[in-house]
Amino acid sequence: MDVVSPELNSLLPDEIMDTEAIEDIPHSQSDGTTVQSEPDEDTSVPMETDTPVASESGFCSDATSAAQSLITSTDSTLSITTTKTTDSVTGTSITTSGLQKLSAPFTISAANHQIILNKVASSQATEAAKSAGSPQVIKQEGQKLLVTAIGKSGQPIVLQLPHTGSKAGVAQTSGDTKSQTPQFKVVTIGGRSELKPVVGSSTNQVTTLQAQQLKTVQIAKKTPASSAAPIKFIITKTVNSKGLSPQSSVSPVIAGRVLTQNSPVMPARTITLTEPHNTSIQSIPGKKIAISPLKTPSKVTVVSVASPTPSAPQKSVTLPVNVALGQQILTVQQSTSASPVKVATSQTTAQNIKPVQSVTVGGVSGSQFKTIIPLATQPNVQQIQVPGSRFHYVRLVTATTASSTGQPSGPSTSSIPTAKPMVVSTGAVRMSVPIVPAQTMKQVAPKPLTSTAQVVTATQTQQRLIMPATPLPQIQPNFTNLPPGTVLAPAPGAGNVGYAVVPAQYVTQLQQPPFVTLASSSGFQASAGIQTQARLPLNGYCDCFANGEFCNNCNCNNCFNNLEHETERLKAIKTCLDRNPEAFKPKIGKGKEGESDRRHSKGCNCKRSGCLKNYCECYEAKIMCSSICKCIGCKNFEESPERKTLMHLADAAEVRVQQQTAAKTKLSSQISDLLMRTTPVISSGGGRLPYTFVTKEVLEATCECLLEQAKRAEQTHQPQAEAERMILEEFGHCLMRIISSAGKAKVDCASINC
DNA sequence: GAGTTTGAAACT
DNA sequence: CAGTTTCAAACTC
Repeated sequence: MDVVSPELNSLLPDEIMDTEAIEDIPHSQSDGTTVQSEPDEDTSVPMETDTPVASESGFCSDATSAAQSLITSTDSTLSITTTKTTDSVTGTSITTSGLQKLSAPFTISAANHQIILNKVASSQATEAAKSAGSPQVIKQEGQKLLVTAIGKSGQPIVLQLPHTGSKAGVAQTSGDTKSQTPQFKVVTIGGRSELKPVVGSSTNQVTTLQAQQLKTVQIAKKTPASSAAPIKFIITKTVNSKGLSPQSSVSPVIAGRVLTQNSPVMPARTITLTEPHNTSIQSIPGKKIAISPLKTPSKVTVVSVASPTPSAPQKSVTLPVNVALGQQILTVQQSTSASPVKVATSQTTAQNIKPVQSVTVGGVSGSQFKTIIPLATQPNVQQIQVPGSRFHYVRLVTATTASSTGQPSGPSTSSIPTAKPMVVSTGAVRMSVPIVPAQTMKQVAPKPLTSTAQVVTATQTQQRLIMPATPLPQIQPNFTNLPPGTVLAPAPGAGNVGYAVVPAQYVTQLQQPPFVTLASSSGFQASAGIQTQARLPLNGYCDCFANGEFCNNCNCNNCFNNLEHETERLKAIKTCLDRNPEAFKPKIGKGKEGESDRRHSKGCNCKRSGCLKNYCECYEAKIMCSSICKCIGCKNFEESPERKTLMHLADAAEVRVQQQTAAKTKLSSQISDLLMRTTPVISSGGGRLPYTFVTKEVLEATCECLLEQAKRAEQTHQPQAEAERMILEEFGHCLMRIISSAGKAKVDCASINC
């Protein structure tokens, strides 16, 4: 069975912005429940990367709603440890972030394509969230969320879920949506076009998923069929592991749904697979399960499976979940529903409390997709970096209430003491801010901060400015010492304030107001008062905007493409993406699969230029027109003589320019060298005088002196020889004066005046 | 630098 | 989907 795609990451950089459809996973379900696919009608929301979360009983049933769809879990206990693995081949660092002890519910905003791993402590807040759009309130109990990254091409991703240990005597049916059964939620982020959960036996055989207590949420990017390599997400579960447990008995009952969406910016698809009937299988302590790399036979991954908790033989069973990212294995220990689930790789077993989780997807160049989810107690900030996209986001999430259920943050968790409480609107406050070009974000790693701030540091050198996530004009803490890329989480109980550090390129726009008020959810809704987008200079005509950048030092008039009008800007972006989901994607991308050459994503439509002028986007990009171009009279093809001639001329011109540049450089170098060699060696003992001392004034003065001497000789009727002698003598005097002046480091014409 | 040409994007 | 409009960059003089 082809369960692993060798290409995993090739499609990520340019396309990770999209959270597109995942394949519907055919599951044979005993209860007859078929996997449902949500209509692909969700409104695309710009600059957002969803992190969908499924629940056992809820999912985005109203995926068509353009409004906010909030999925709120009130009882879920989530804990995923940030893990980081490194691809041994490419060195790509893939960080699998986890959710840390999320005693808090989480909220998914379908409209803004944000997952708010946040606390919604009160039902009112939930209701408020519901009222905000088309919410989904999910009661989750004992739910486990696994956020994993699909970031490496050619590497299989295997989630191996052993049987969960259910409570003795607890019979669960497929319709029991409030099952206490622990469940896995697998959140994948990446351009997976396929998701194939399979059930793996203890003998490492991978079979079709029959019955799992598994929930899979995948933020998959539906890549163009032409270029998207099939990526298969494999979720395996050890079933009927005779060697592990004689009690293995599988009750393949799956009650699940698959929420699919194809829009790049749609809310995430949710695959919910529940297994009401749980077996009491436990893993043998220390048992190692080898996960076949399948298509990567050279890679053999052995996963250490955690042993069940001895103290909880039945009700608290430690269940291993092994996630293999190629050679990377993510081992997940699942406890009972009442216990937090901690997901950790074998490499990072003691990172169960991280102030910030990081989800890294992609990794072609090691600097691709990173999502920072600070979740220690108040997961208010998500930093997302989208590979290939020029957008990177710091997602500022404000909890509706300061939940008392929040666990104390980890040792590395800190807050901003100066963050004052602020007026918090009902519902989550979200904000996405492009923070850094994709090329500059190299790595995101949790980093302790010496100050009071919780920090996620991206290895950036750009200057940044901190912005409050919510209107907070009165707060101006001193963040000058914060490192770049800092994301500050609000202090528990100190108000719902999140801070994001933005790159220097946006700082200039913030200099007028030190802190820019970022729209809250309510404010964002209210900001819809912008009548028409046409009134805004935020349109496709502006290259800055089209490039996903703020305007800076351009000639815009009445420009709204700045942080001061972030709300309008976001709305404009949303409008553009609604109109064209590809609006902010690079026009020049890879060609079809197998084609190495670049090509225009849409093709040009030139009519008069013959595609041989810079009017043509293909020609401008120095690529030839392709079959998708709709140009008329195209001459921008391989054998075109006009093109060859033009290229020849262009090359010749370029050569000339290079030659001229080289000549100028050489001349400049020579002049500089000459100046260096003629640098005066001024010393009391003499030395070579610089000719620079013989200025024009000096020469003129000297000449005047000589002429004056000549006049004297003439007036006194001196013989010519005597006249010459007098002149030479005067010249000698002049030279002496020049030398004297040079010795004093003075160039004073007056000193040699006669 | 002003005016013209051009084609992409928006708009209808 | 096609035609029109708007716009800014490219180009020409």
